[in-house]
Amino acid sequence: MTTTGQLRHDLITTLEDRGFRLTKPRREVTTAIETQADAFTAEDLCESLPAVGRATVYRTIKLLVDTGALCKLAMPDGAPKYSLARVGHHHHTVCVRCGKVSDFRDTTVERMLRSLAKEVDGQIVGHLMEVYVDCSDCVP
Amino acid sequence: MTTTGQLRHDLITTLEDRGFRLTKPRREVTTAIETQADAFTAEDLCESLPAVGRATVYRTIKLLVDTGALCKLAMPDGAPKYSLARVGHHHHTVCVRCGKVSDFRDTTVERMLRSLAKEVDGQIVGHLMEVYVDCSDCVP
DNA sequence: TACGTACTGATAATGTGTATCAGAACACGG
DNA sequence: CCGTGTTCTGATACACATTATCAGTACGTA
Repeated sequence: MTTTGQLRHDLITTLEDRGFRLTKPRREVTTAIETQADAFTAEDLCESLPAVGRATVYRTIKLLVDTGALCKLAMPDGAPKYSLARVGHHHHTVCVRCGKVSDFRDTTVERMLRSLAKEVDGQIVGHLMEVYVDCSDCVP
Repeated sequence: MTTTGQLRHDLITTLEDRGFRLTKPRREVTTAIETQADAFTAEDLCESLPAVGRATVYRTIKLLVDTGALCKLAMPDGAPKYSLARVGHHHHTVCVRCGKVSDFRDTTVERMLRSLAKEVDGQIVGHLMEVYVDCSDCVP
């Protein structure tokens, strides 16, 4: 009954649910994030929110990453980007030219990790995976 | 006709083949890398080579990464580590406690990427993948 | 051996993020 | 309301890894 668009309204509520206060700076940061067309860097946010202190922007981003509402994306080089986590666990393709991020949820990844679990030494406790692309807008 | 052990002697030759000079600092850096038991950080190298300037250590590492002789490993947090690239393309498991790195070469990864190539927008130009573990030494 | 270029290392600068801390905003009980 | 303790904020300083700068050095070649 809800669209993905609706889910985007939940950032500030997510913080409230975790017992954090709903302050004006946090509202501004979450709103700014929700209106981002695509993945963004922490510094992008700081620039679009001159009224909010840099430290607060970074702190709020960290809170949201910790709650799982935001994904931190490792870029081939440069600063990490962040994007809204629409689904529980997923991976991303990142265009190395324009930075556009798309989600994908490939069961093959999970299958691979399960088969890997049998052959590696120790317990798998996490993974990082980014797929870099030239998107069709950049390289038609 | 060559063993993996032999391959380790090729770092400085790799640089020579690319037209770089065989200088004393570069020899020292490559030798230090070759004697590393496991993955190391740039700062590790600097400490073990007090006679070589920090900038030169970083520059040499970058050269070796660019030639493909070294792999750059993204860590869950903290500085990236580097390890010798023994095989062409491979992935790593990294113990999040002791930092031990193991290689694996799982065809499932390649299969996954191939199937992914059909569904994503644009051309896949690269990927980053790290698997984090508690190794059996750290969590028996 | 001389010469031009590549390289080095000390240092400064950059970029990304975190620690500090005094003051402001908030929630809550009286 | 008002006080009170806690959380939060923002300015700033700091931390850390890495890169830029640049004068001086070493290299390899003619």
